[in-house]
Amino acid sequence: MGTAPNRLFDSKNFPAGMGVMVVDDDLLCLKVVEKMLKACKYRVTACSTAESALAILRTRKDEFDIVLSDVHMPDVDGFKLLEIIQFELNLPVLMMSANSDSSVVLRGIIHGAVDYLLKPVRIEELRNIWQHVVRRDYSARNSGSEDGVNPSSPSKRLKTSGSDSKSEEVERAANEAGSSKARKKPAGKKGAKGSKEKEAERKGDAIDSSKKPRVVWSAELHTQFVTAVNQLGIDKAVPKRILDLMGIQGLTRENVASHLQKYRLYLKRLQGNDLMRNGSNASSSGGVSQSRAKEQPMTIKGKNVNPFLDDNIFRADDLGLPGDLGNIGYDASFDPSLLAPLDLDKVGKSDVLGADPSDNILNFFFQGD
DNA sequence: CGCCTAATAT
DNA sequence: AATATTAGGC
Repeated sequence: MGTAPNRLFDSKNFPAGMGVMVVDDDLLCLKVVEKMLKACKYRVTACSTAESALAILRTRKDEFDIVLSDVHMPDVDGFKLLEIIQFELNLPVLMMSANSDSSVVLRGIIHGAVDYLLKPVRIEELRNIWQHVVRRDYSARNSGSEDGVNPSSPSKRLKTSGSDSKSEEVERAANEAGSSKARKKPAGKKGAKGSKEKEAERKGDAIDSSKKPRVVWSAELHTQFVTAVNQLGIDKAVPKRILDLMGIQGLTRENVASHLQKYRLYLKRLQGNDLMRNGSNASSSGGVSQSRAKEQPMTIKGKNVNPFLDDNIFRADDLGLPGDLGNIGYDASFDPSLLAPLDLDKVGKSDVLGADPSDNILNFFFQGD
């Protein structure tokens, strides 16, 4: 913590000077993107291999705020790099690729990329990447834990119901007693007890009504969940192991199981969309039924669309992915205007702040319908 | 048993 | 709709 972990908000003209690492084995492409990024006033470091990028990042992590990486690269490819960065450094990673195969796009985002840009990347998209940094930093503050390097902070507590807390920090009655047994009526429930639970409630006083608060899967909690799942591999991800990896106190295996069930359902739904080409993740033979997938059109927020035609930018929330996997900037409670914008004379104000926040302000987790 | 998953309940 | 709880199956 000694070294300015978040130099982000110190800078008076923030987006300008933001540290960006670009990785692409295609030198031409690398150069082009680098130039565009510099035109956006970012502080850019370009690498042609994941290895070199990693070496630099590991050494000077504090100097970077975000990483842009191509997907297809020899040796260590973008996904691997993403994985390493995600677990080792805590930087947002944005993927780039000319491959519009949705399975690849989804894979990138599911694995934790904050966004996915299709090549050729346009400068308009790069002008907005700072939003990922802002959002991550902002939400990190609100949720306390984590200041970067330590992937395992012991101070994880389950925040149950009650507050979404924007900037609120009050509240928090002591919930959850250290050890609550008296629940669970599993085996041997033979004796038909009279069950006078109703009896106990009235004027007396707190009848120990342990209203176990429901777990609320905040974006942050969900992120930890996904991280754990990915770490284990989707095939080996089971409640117990996920729970262990998450290390959230108060969270139960049942909680995780429930969420996992929903998560799987959601993943299955995703696969129902575009052809699931790519043999990368052959589902295991063993466990879950792997029945067919219905052929349905790609649908975003209820409407059938072809995302490849509209715009070559993919947003996680447009794809109906879990919130924290990719909401772009524009947290309603955060006012970007507080930050000095780029050199607007050069880049154009509308491009910086006017990138229709309306369509990415939504925050949907598992959108069904 | 413990744990997993699908189904069902809240 | 999101979570919790139950019911069976290894």
